[in-house]
Amino acid sequence: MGSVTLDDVAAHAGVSAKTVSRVANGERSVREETRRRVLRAIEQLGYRPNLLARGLSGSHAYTIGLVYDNPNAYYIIAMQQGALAACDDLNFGLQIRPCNSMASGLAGELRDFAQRMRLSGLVLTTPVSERTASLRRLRTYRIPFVRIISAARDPRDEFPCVYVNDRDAAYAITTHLLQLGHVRIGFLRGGKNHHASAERFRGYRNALHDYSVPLRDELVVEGDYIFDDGFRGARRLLDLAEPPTAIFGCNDEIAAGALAAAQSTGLSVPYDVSIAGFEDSPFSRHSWPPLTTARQRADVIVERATRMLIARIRGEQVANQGFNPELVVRGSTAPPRPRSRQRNRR
Amino acid sequence: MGSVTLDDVAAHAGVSAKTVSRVANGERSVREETRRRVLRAIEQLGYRPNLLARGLSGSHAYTIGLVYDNPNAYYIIAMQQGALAACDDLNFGLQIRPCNSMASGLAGELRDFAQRMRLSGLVLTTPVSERTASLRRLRTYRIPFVRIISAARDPRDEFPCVYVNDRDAAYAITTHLLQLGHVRIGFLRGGKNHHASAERFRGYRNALHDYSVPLRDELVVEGDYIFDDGFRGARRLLDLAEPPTAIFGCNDEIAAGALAAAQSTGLSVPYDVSIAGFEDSPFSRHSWPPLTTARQRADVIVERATRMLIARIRGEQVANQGFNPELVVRGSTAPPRPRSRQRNRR
DNA sequence: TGCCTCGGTGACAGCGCTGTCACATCACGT
DNA sequence: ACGTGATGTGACAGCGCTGTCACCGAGGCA
Repeated sequence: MGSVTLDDVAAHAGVSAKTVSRVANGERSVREETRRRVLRAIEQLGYRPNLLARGLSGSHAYTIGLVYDNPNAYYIIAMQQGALAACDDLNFGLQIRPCNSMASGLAGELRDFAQRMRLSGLVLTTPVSERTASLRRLRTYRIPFVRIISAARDPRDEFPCVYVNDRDAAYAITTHLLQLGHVRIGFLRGGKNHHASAERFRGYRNALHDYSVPLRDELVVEGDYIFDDGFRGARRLLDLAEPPTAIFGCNDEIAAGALAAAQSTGLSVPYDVSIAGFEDSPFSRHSWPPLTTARQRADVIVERATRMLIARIRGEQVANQGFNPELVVRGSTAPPRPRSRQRNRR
Repeated sequence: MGSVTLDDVAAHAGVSAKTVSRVANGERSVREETRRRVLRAIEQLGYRPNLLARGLSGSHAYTIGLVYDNPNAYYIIAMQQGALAACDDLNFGLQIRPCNSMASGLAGELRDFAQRMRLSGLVLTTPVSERTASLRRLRTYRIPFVRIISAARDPRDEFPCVYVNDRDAAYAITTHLLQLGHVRIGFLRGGKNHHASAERFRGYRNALHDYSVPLRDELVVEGDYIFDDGFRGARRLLDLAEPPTAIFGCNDEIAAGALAAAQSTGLSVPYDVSIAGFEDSPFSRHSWPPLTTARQRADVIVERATRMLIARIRGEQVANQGFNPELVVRGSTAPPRPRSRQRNRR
């Protein structure tokens, strides 16, 4: 195999394998001089611990699992980056796991995933993190996890979590549109299973209410977190007898769909209609005009969750932490065009 | 731990642990009746093999590594999906590994990655797959790998590979533009370290040559595979005294940047300028107008490479396989506007 | 001086599998 | 009747680590 083992290092340094193990794992109960000798031997031989052996032998594998169920590539990559950053830093491995959050055997599937690799714990992202019944089961299997959820404040509930305040961020976006003078504001909802989607809608509704603007059912369209639903939903809104002057898409992909829909109808954004998204994904930065949105750092959020998880695995107590997405105003929103000057569609 | 082991199953079925192992691994040297008895026991106890133990004990871990160095999220996700599909199907695990392909210690880093987990092999994607010196080193470590590269035909070289014919696909796109009547065709190059970028340029050049259109240096702009370089590069082209009537971006993200640049200048696509990309990523489908591009199924390509790798690990002989991206004509390309009617910029 | 504590170290037994080899059994041909 | 080879099965020794416990010597205290 050619690969160097603990025993090789032990022989080279003139100590026992166990002592090398102690040094490799940074335990402090080793005399300074011994430690140096071992470190030199490790260096000279180019020793790398075999992670399988460590995992098999120890109580856990120093590896965590990242679980997601999401169609959004940017989101996934950002989450993976965040998890990797934390894992690399803390010397843990990472296993990724796409799954179907609506599957009935979810808890069992996650248990298998964790037990087969002796995973140290799981980071559960939305919407998997919202299947509380499954999570309760998971906990009985004694598998540590941290979940990322959408909540306006610390839920202080039974599960440790990182929470993202989608509601207030959606409130901020809606307020931004109201202050520009928009009154008819369309809302394109995202994934029904996503609690975040409901929270964003709540923010939209609250803002309308606080500005005494009636909520009109015809301006709210259901859909999924995908471009095509944004396109179709926006077309439907723009075809109304009295179309909205602004459209708020539940995420950037939906908003990009709405943008394309407006442009395909010959409308100019933001002059004829304003469009806002949510996420600050490349979709919003790389469209023309770039989209007003709410910046949500999925990488930072997941990194935080990963660090929390590892801290818990190490037996430390950690408090839940919240994140507030931040309003980012770009070129896709502007005051509504005065009614009289509204230009005809091509 | 609560998790069921081989011995538990063996006791329950009244056979030896080794026999259970044989059944679990689908070896055929087990009597049909014994197999059934063992399978029933596995079922009843809910046995799942521990992958760490299997990997530690066996000659390899039935897990492959996917190595990439790419800024393009869609591309990465597509590749991961392809690799996962093959791994799930063939009962292998998957480890992902972003890395810096230009790092000097690349071979050593990959060896560590593989040896620490006893990985069965690696799938190397561009541009990591192009660092042939490192690959030669990797081979001396006896780590199996399959690489994905850009080549117009089977290289039949020292390393097994899946090859993608970028050159002919770029030729097809350029020809498409030429046949529409374009003569001044801008080309936005991508990543200098990417062989694919050079191949695409070659296809562009060959097409111009075959149509007796001179290659003009001022119409070729260097850049990276990112939106911003597409934007800047296109701005530069459009600001020329004699701007191109069509722009070919080396991938969809670059093309999306070019599209935004055109729109930001007040030009209408495709009426004032045609734009084409490469990849068929969501960027091309979800812009307005949608981009003419070359469909390249990264998921299918990586799945194929993964299957090849696993076949080789199993000792089978496998031939290299090639893929031809396919021209997809969408709304972003059209005949050039007659010179006289060219409309002024806003 | 004797007793106890404690930091530092090593011996040893697994973790849950697979590779290897030996052995039992059976059908077949002589 | 016997050997021969194919077939099915089990015993056993690891894979390379870590958890546990035992041990040794130095220092503190009575």
